[in-house]
Amino acid sequence: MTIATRKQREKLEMRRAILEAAKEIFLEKGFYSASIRNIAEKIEYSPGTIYLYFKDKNDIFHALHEEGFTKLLGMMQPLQHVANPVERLIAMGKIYMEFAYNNKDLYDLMFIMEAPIHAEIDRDRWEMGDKTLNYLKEVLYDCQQMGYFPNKDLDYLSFMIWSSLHGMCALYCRKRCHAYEHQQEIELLKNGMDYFIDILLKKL
Amino acid sequence: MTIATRKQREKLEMRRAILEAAKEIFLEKGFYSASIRNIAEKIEYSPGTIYLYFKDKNDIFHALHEEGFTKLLGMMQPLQHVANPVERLIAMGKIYMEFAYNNKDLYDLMFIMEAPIHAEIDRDRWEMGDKTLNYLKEVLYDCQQMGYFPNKDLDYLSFMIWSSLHGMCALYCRKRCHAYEHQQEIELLKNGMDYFIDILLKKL
DNA sequence: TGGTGAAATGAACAGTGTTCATTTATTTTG
DNA sequence: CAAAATAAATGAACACTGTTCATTTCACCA
Repeated sequence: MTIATRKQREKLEMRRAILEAAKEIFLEKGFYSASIRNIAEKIEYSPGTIYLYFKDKNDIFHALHEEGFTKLLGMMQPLQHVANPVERLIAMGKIYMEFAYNNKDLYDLMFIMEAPIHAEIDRDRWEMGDKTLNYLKEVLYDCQQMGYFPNKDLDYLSFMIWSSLHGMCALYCRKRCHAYEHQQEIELLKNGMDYFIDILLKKL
Repeated sequence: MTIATRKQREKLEMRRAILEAAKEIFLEKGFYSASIRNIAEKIEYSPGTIYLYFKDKNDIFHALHEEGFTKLLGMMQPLQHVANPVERLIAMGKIYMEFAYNNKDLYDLMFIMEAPIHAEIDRDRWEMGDKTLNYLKEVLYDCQQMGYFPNKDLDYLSFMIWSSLHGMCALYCRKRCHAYEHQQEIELLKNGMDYFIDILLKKL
């Protein structure tokens, strides 16, 4: 084991440590309220050090963004064993919402936070997002082979379906469910989901 | 015209001036990047002055929040002349989306921005939001009288419908439509909407 | 005109992201 | 092993943030 490889490993470990600390603090205080100094303090290094491993605050954000997609994709792995495409679609939706509910802030970071999606620059980084979206489109394609969603364009259809789930998750994440004073958030999500599946699968 | 009334009027004018300046700056730089000093500079007063008219930055946010709802409700006024509840529902959805598309940042402020919805404290302020939501529920109730959406709870149903529209608008506002590289945003919104209406109104 | 109360000020406080000259630690070389 | 070279970490400094408050300014009334 050469010195170079150890150094390389240590550099990666440091990156990891920063990311772990950043995740905790982002998810605790939100992107804007979390400070580099907070993160530095958590890993017991000086603020300047962080800039040796990340270009800036947004760069840390992006790294976590990608981690989120990896996690979501991971949760969707078991779907490949669901033979029926319609069942697969429903299961996919439930996993998506479950992910949002259990990883509120990670979801926020991935799909809501304004921070830094500088369109052109980041196009290459969107691999994971693309993968997820393509997976949805594939499932929908399979559904169409079974007679569901006839004559629907896959782009528009997937957008509409994704949006509907996202809408519920986003209203939840950003506390707009409080508009329903007497309903519990989780019940809104559960039943909203069921209602949506309901109308989506009504055959002509 | 007494002095007291003039003073009162001037106080209101000042409030207005701050709100106008704040709106421009919020919508230009976003809530977090806009600074009190920016706003103060725009109206040519010192930063401290603003705190004589608003409790804090969030308080300004809230005032604008309410303005947004007033505007949206205003746009929905013509709906009362649409007799058929289903048509009214569809028209309502289109107005909602149009509002989001043409007032992106105001929409963002009303439905997405994290800023400061401190549940308990603001419950009284949600009048406008409540009004809008209740209007949706009323329309849905009328639809049910015509046989649509049988056996559906109005809370869950309205949440699901609102979410679906909001999802599209939110993905648009926060630039997640870029995931569809080859589709124009407006086409995604238009067709996403049409598809949703389509599945929503399929009769059993 | 002088006094009073309201309005506006701007310095001060504790925080922010980021940079960079300096210091410290480690590795390589002589 | 000591010295030179390289790499890593530091923390002070800069220009900014929201917010407070003692001080000043000023329009009003007696």
